[in-house]
Amino acid sequence: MDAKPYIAQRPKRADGRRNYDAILAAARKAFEASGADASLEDIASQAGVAIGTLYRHFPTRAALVEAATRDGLENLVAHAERLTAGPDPLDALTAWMREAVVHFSTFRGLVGILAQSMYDEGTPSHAMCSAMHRSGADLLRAAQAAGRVRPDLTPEELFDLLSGAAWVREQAASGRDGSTRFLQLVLEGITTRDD
Amino acid sequence: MDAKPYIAQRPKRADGRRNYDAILAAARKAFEASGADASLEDIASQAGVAIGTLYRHFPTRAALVEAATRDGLENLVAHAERLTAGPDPLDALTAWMREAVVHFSTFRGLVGILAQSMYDEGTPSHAMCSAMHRSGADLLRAAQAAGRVRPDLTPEELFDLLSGAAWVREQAASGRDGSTRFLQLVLEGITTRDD
DNA sequence: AATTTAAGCTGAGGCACCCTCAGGATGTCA
DNA sequence: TGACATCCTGAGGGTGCCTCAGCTTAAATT
Repeated sequence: MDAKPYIAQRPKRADGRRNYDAILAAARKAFEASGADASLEDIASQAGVAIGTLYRHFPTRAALVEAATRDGLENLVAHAERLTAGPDPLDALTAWMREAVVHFSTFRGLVGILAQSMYDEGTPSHAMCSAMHRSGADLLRAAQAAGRVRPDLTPEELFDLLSGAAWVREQAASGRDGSTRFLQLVLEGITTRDD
Repeated sequence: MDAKPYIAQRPKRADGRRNYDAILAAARKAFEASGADASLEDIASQAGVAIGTLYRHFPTRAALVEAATRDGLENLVAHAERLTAGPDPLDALTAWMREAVVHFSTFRGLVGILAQSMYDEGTPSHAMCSAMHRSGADLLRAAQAAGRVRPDLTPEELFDLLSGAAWVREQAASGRDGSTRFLQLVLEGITTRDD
């Protein structure tokens, strides 16, 4: 019923903290290299730790992904707050979206996890996703209030567009990166037509 | 060097054909239910066949996916040709895109495979993807020639938008389907602004 | 410093899936 | 009715997931 998501926390004992950090570092490297489905046993051995230790700190793959991406996404939310203060709401929105796409495609498979977490509470990343949702919605509302973005666009739709762009970027990992242009097309598509 | 993609073909002996068909039917069902990463051993046993037999007919998962989706995509290409003859090139393009999104998201994981195959020869689905690329490019060119779609849009970009929409649809499998609206936004975004 | 104890660590082991291949079965053609 | 090419089988080795019983150790207590 309550389906509490497991959020990994830095353990109390010194050796525990050491291992926690080592695992996280190894995981970031492995995810970057092999995507979100990198071998957990590889990550453990890369961190110089037995597999059981990894599972002690991060009982599920999702928990590990969440921990590995938390910082980046926190920054994204923080940056949104800074942008809100800026002069041009459309510039703020587009800048934030560009940045979001980059973060969403940090490694292969991440967008899918985030998209899943967005509307599924009981997922480790849900909290962070909700925060991003709020940030994006605020920026969107501001741009709409300024009459710069079509008023019928909902935050959910904005995130679909964002995720789509991130997914395209993720696919194109090797070679051609269509995501910049993708986002440009989308942005030009949703801005109001008074140019 | 030549990296010939393996395209499964219906075998000569009667028992071979029987099994080939049974496997294909089981695969379609399994992919629909569990996505492109459904268990091949399950598919084999569902088809009443040993695992080695499955591998005989479809040496890789990609080959099986290709065979399982060939018909649908062939229809898509055929439909494009019929649409080309129609009166309104923009209607033709949008109708085709809508249909394409549906086919691309027949089951979870397919868009990714197709997006990969699009520019990677030596993949079983590459041939079919190229055919679709041509179809889409033709429809796009026609709509652009009629001045209905922004002239700087390339076929590659069109497919990125298409794939993005299909991916969103695939994600939303359970519950909310954002892809219709996604495609609408994209389409309104790329049409020329004379309304 | 010795004791206690809770936090942490280990890695074997069961399970699922992947893919191969040697040996056996059988459809087909003459 | 051979004879042969095609086809089928399923055990087996490899990888990865995840658990858990037993051991180790940091740190709090006396």
